[in-house]
Amino acid sequence: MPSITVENYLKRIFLEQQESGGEIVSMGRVAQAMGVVPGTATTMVKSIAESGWAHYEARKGVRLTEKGNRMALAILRRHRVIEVFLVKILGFDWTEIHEDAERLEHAVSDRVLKRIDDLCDNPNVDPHGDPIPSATGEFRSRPQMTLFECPIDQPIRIARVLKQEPDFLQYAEEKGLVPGAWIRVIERNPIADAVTLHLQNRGQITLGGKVAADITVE
Amino acid sequence: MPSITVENYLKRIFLEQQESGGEIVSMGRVAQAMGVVPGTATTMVKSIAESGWAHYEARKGVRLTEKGNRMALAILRRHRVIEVFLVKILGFDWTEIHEDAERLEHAVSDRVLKRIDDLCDNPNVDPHGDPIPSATGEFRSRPQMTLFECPIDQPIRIARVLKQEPDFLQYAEEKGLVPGAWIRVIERNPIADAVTLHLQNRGQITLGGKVAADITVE
DNA sequence: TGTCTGATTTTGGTCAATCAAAACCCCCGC
DNA sequence: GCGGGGGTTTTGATTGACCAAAATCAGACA
Repeated sequence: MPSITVENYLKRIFLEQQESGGEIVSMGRVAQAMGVVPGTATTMVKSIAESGWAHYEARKGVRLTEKGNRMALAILRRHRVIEVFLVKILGFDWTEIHEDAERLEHAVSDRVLKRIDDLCDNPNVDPHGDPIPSATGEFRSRPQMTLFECPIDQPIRIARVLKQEPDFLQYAEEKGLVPGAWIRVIERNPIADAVTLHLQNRGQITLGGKVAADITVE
Repeated sequence: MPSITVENYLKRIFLEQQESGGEIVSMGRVAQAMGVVPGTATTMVKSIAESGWAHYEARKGVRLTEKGNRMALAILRRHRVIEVFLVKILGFDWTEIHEDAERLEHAVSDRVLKRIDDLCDNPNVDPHGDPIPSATGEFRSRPQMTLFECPIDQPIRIARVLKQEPDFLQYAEEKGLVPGAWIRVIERNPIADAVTLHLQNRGQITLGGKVAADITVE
């Protein structure tokens, strides 16, 4: 029922909401996430609210309704199942699938998704390590920390790589910085805005704060 | 990069052109095929022509350019490869895949199509028996025969009705003897100058030679 | 408490795709 | 050769998605 554009707004708003622990999401943030000018975000969100997908509070922000949440989860599910399909069945590298999943998620019907899901053995995480909402809309996200918050000098496992830029993912892949990999944070230097970590038999690397904040571990 | 809408126009125009043996396609026909009002077809076709996909002659019709042809073939290829995928890999019935293919064809990138094509063993016909254009744009439209020359007792599809007499067309329409309809030739009797055919759940009829020679099938 | 600044909303405009209905043109039959 | 009629084009309007820039508001800070 929602247009492709609205689907993207719903997904984005949902993810931003998650990111900020359920807080109301500002228009600036929506605009940023959608890559549009703030005025556009305002008008779109207002119309989305009018269709019952979200609550909109002027000069505060937006928060999905129950209905909007369900819809967003369905879209997220499509996206992530497709990502698994692209990697597991079509043999793509997990670093290069985002774009395609982004387009396909708006074109697969429920029946097709069901078959693809079965074909992939009903996965519950995508190739980035992100959890896949169930068909009935359940969505558990285990407590995760960024590389900034996690304990130092302890073996921990990479849960998710939030960054989507292909060249960063490429780099991450090269370094073995992938979901599931075991690492150890050696040093964290807030002044230098740097986090140094040790990767299993791959030596160690130092990341800037911007990147470190986009990698979560569990 | 054509929009989804333009892609559909290109595909439709291409198919209509095929159907009528390369003739110029009237606006009425485009409108009909696209399910829009004639005025819409006119404006869209004009803009398509302006982008170099087609030649448009006012009050005559439209014909694809070389570039438009290539584009149309690429779209047709996507559509048909996806149809094979839906049947062969996902296990759908060939009668229920059109809708989904119609939506997916605008969302698969070249790289994804390539992998899907390989996964399906590079088919060259789709589940309806329609030929799939090659990746390089070659397209062997299936040879057409009259009802006099075609194989007997095999499902074949009506390609063109050459006869133009209104009362015959009326009759043909009534009987479901229209382009695209699936039939089976039951018997051919040269002495009696008659061809008997079976129409999908419309029973069977017998035509004289003069008429039979003016209907082509593939 | 008043002001300033940055985020947000409004306003006015564009582009793509569509429809309804009026205007138009061309060919066919008389 | 003239007039109709049917297909085609135009015109005017709408809807969705967007931008630029002006207007507005709210919270911070003095």
